[in-house]
Amino acid sequence: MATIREVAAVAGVSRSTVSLVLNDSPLVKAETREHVLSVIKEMKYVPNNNARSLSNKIMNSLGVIILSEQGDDEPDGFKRETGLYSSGILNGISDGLADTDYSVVIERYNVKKSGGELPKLIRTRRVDGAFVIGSLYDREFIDKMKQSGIPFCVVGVGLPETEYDVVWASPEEGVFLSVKHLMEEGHQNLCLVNCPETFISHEDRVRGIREAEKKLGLRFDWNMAVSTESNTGEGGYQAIRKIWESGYRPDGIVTANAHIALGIMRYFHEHNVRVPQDVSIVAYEDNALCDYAYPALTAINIQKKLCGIKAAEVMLERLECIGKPYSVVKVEPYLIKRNSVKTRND
Amino acid sequence: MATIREVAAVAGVSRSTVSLVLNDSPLVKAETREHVLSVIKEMKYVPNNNARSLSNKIMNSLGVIILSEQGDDEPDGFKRETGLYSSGILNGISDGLADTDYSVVIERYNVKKSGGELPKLIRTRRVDGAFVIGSLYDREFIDKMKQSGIPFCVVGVGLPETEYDVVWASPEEGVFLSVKHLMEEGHQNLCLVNCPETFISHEDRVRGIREAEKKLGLRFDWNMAVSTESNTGEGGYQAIRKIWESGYRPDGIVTANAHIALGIMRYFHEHNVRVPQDVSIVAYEDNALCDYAYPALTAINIQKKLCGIKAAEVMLERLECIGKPYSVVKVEPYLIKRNSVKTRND
DNA sequence: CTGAAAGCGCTTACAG
DNA sequence: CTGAAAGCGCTTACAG
Repeated sequence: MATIREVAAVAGVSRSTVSLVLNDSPLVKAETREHVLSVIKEMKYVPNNNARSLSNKIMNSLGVIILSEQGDDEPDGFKRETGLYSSGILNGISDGLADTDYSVVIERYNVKKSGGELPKLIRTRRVDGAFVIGSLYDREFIDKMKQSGIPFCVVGVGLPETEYDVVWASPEEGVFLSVKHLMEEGHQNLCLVNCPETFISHEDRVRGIREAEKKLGLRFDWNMAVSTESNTGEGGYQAIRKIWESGYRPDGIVTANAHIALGIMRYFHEHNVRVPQDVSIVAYEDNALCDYAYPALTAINIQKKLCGIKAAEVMLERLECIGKPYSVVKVEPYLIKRNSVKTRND
Repeated sequence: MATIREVAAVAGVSRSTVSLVLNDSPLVKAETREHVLSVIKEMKYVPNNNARSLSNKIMNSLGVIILSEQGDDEPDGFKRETGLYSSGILNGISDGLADTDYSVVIERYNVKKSGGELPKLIRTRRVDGAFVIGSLYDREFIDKMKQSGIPFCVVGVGLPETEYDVVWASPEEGVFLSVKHLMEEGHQNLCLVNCPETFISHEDRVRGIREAEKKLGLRFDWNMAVSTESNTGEGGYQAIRKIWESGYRPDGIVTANAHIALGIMRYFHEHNVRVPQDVSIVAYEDNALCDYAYPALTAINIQKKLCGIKAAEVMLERLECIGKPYSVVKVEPYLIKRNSVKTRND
């Protein structure tokens, strides 16, 4: 590998000059710059990032901390969670950073198992900033992250905060959109299968229903709001069983995610309830599961990739100006119609 | 941040000594080591990785190159591919490296769009080694990677080679296992819905059938082997349509992936063919889609996470001993029974 | 077993 | 606009 020294030698300038053109300094005459650049290209010179970082304290790396849960991807059947969630966001971040000099380094991190230690990425200060993906964090984690002094952006989930950057899609709006669609297609007797109460988004969804009551004139029977034990197919299956066995017969169901929706579908399959003829379903967090289900699930798409791209933008701005006020950018969810909602024409 | 200098000062030793204990050198007296270690802990000293790398040429980073395709995750419905593939492997790699000092940096890379340029990770020499995930590579890419001098390991797919390390699950074995299961459950009239012919695994699957002919006495009608246009639901749908419209009526179908299997299921749903009563299906690359399908798909699980873990091991060994012969480790696929295959008891 | 010294390849005031 | 020099925080022969 060529060094800056050699480049300087063949270009007939000092190392400083090469360094200045490398760093787009305005101090270099255009002519000189062009010349140096051509030599660099010719020699296929690429600066040593370690030397650079050592001297300027910029790592040129951004971390992605993927909050994971115990047994995240164990193959334990219908109950399992999947790694679907983070990949769209990760792709977005990666794409959003593709034209920069930042490399993206990932770390899976389990808040509960961490014993209070921050992710290695942060502790060893290998990154200039970090993205936090996933909802499995708590106050304490956030506090420690702040103490680290490394800027971070929470993406995909979370509540609007003012103590850090966040890019998210609001479950409240997702629920609202779901209800709106169901009502427009003539449904009146809705049911909400919410996530477990322990999740921060639980309340957010309840607000979505309230909004619909207010703005759309929804008449909602709160006995029709249930929470799952877990965000899984099994969770959805059991939740709808409770509803069904209690004798309730909603004509439209709003769910908290795709797995839950599929669990509900399974219950219906087994009990000869037809979707969408007898009951309609809207899923949340549209993904391949919705697409490939039968019937294909009408779903709220929360634009995960776009969330990632926006997060990259927010981070880049943050690094540009470390003291600027925190951003809260909302990414609008949209509804994608497939075949799990009975329409007025059906 | 404390530096090695300060640690040395409070420990009352020279910087070299601190460095030596940092690097587990046997040159340091046990007593001294303990003392230095305790000071390090107390001061919460963490070595500057850039300084370290600058001097010893070790990056302490491993790259994951995720081969992606144009429009990888565009939301264009039933035809789309998903990011499901790489995440299991990525998790495995990440876990396999969790107890080391390596950080893992990812880069999405499109061979076709690269214009012959290697991934930035490689060009800028930011990593000590790289994992290559995905089947979208060609001879030229491999050659260039080899020229870079950075060791790499192809994981998840590929053919046994001797010019680089590879960790993979053999589609041949997957097909063989599928056929074996179907035959054991009394199926005789099998159909293979293979991937597009352009994929390297296409031939491998054909070999799987041949093996079954030889070892299991399968009688296979080669008119019942079709290839999809793409590895998608749409691909599977169209492929089985061709078969069905030709009048063939297999009693068991072996597929090249889960999306294809689900496309086939959709065709059957629409044509009132019952799974598994009328025809059985075995999917490949078990994932959440199989689990949540209705009926849940019996599938070949290729242990992606394990592939990742093994790849991490292979890489660690490679870095330990750069000249050792290339490894080809096969990860055994296994069949997971769900409800898409009619059993003898049914 | 330990210390003094050179060197890794950059950046960045500072002089000119 | 350009060059000489110090410094970033480590590692690694080399002496001792």
